Amino acid sequence: MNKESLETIENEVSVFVRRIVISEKRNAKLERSAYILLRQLSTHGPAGVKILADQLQLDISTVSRQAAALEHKQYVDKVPNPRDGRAYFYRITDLGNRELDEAKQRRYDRLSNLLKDWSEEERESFGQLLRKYNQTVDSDN
Amino acid sequence: MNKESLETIENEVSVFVRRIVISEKRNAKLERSAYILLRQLSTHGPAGVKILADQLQLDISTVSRQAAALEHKQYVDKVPNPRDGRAYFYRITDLGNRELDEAKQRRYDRLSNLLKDWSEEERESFGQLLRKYNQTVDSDN
DNA sequence: TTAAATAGTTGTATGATACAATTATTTATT
DNA sequence: AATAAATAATTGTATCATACAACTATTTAA
Repeated sequence: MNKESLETIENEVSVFVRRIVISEKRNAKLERSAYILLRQLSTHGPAGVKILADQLQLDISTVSRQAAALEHKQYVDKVPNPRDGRAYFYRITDLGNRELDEAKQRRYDRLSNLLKDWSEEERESFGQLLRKYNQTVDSDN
Repeated sequence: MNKESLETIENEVSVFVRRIVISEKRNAKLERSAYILLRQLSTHGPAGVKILADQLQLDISTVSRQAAALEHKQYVDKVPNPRDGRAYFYRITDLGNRELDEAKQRRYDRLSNLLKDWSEEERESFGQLLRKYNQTVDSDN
């Protein structure tokens, strides 16, 4: 295995992560964590904190707080699970969906502007490799 | 521009970042921030917090604390700048270099294991695209 | 029917970061 | 030369994202 590729990945990843984290903090109308949680609820439907924590690979206490914050902003409803008195479903609201769509759009616009001089192949390839990396990590657990 | 690529990048980046941050926290003998700062001192030579903050694109207060933490662990020396009584140089120590090398090795090993089933082209391409992304962000500022 | 397991919340802690205020020193202006 | 302005660094305070541990309420298993 060529060590140079690994070194490049390793070196660039740390910079990459920091840049993303910082740039997202600036944009932050909807924080990264809220965005990801909303997206999860939007694409996979209502769920309780246990399920969400599993899906997002976070601690349930973390998700509990994030969900409470979304509820406070009225981006989600917290509905009791009729079949389990301990449990709830968090369900994205219309307002939440609108905010999510807008956040998505802002993100796409920014990315689209940033990567405007890349070739179509590069953009395509970058997306695929990020996806592949994430899948590799997941299957590694 | 193909919107699908952008969507993929956008969706995968947030997961990617979170995975990295979490996995680095687990490994953490040397935290990510400390690692990056040490690496900077190692590759670009001694510098004060102002310079480091510029290079790393962080607030000087952030770097000041990180540098103080490294000094406390004796991974760096803090030497007064002879030409400016306000300023200091942080200089990596032998111990710091050893720790950095070990941390690097651990990271390469982990990455090497994780990406063992990728093709050489994929690894190469992933590193190049991450680098290109970082450069694109930098030149965008 | 009691014991064990589970869903969720809340208290506490840590790491990474920024902004604002402060200190000490240097550079520029009068 | 004396004073004002700029600068390097530190420290106080705050926020966000996260985890672990303790706890409550409820459900499931023995």
